[in-house]
Amino acid sequence: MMTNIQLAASGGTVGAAQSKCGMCGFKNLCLPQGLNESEMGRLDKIIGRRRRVERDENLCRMEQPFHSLYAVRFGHFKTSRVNHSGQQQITGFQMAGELLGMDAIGSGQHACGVVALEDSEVCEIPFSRLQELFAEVPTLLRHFHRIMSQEIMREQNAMLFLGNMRAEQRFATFLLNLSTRYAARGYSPHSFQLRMSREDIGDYLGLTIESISRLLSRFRASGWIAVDKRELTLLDHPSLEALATGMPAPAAGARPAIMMQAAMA
Amino acid sequence: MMTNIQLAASGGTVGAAQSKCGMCGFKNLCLPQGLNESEMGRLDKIIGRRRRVERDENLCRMEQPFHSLYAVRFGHFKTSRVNHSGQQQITGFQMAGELLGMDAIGSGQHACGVVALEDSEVCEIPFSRLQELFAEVPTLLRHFHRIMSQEIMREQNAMLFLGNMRAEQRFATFLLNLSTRYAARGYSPHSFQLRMSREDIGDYLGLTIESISRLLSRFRASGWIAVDKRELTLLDHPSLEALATGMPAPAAGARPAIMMQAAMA
DNA sequence: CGCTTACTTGAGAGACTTCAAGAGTTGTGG
DNA sequence: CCACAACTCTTGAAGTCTCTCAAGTAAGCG
Repeated sequence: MMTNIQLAASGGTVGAAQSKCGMCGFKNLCLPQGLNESEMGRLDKIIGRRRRVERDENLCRMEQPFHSLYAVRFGHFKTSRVNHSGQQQITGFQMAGELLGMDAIGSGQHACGVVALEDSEVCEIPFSRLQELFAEVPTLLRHFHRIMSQEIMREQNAMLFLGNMRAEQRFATFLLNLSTRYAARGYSPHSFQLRMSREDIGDYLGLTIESISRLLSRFRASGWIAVDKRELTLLDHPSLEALATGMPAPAAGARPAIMMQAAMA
Repeated sequence: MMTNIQLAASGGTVGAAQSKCGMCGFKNLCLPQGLNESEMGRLDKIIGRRRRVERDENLCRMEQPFHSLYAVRFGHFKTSRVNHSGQQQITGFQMAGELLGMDAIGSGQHACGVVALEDSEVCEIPFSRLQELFAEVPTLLRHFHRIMSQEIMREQNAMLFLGNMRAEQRFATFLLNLSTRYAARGYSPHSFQLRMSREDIGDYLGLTIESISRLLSRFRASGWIAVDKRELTLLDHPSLEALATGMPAPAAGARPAIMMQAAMA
């Protein structure tokens, strides 16, 4: 099996050059999307450092002052908020190429805590320097607005399933979303590892750990998935999509929920 | 009772000048926040027109191409998304000074439909011209980023109550949020009109219309609120806050949920 | 090997929904 | 200006989904 570090290097050579945007396998999913060579070079200059984050380590905590955005280089993260009663709501799971910390721009302090789900690495992007660069590289600014807007859509999609989907529908949507995102990164859309615990999934989908466990069992019993610990295989994509879209039967001709999955992140 | 038009003019004189940002009573809640006279003048120039939207009229529909953001001048709006099964999720209620359409920047088409809850007016802000202005007015750009970030926080707060609050808690949070926002606009935080139907509230909070109706009855029976049709009075702020924060008793010393209300929008 | 952590499964309870009926309000046309 | 229709809201009763509580299994780690 490939290690995380190998995954991060996919498409690029190993070495010092690897830490440049132009050499990164995920540049087309990330901030430098659409930039030319020279613009990418300027972006490289402001990226402070590649920072390692160990499994279960906090990249940042709620209410910490905001200085930088972070782009995931490899590994996985969860972002979560805790309310007054101590209940945790996970606001998302982030993987390579995705941007962290945009919730903090408005208030100057992080609204979410960010924790690594496995040994991971991020690119630290000092926001003040990024702002300076916006003035010089309009392409970058426009793409940044797209990313922030997509983040809004992503959260709205979460509202959609939290607000009016049943447990099965939420869970199917979640699995298909992961599948879509792995596909976009060149990995198998049918077989992947769940990097988060059952509890994390529950805290994301507004369900309990027991419900998640039962859903996994039921989906497996129905032949839709195979599960071995955190190793997951989607065996019946069409049925899962029918479930996610709220169609009663997994019949042929069911419209796939592309848009939702793409933006749910 | 004041009409909407009178409300919109609050703090300004009536006439042609009224349609300028500098004359608008909500400039400090809206896009021009923090701009000086001359910068505000440049913003004025790009604002296409003040557009009237009648009650129940669509300001824009889902999947329509995106050209402009809209700032609410007066009145109220709801934004909603409909999923494949035809269920509606209301993603928010907007009032004077709030910005609409940021979800559409990423994809170039509106992810939400926007409907006026009463006769209202918006300022249309062509996004391409706004982008041009960003290059000339850095203050505007920085504030725009703050607004988008706050929108992300707002949606995350919605995730928070949809994901792990009980019906009473959600509803109390909702009422306090309205209260806070009216207060910020100079209106009474204790007494206001619900501009949306019970069904709309339900579609926002992930509950049914019957549940909302029962909640209103129960809150009234508990002496926390008074309701007459859509006219609402908050009689016991501390108890509502205790409920919203998840405290068991409405005892003294309960920490108010300021941050949540402020950003929930 | 024993401890801790992560997960699974069952049974009962509770919260909210669904279904149903009725009351109140608003709007419209004669 | 009234009568009727349409819509919104309220309330009750039954049902269902998910949670809570509880126990047990499996895996990881010292």
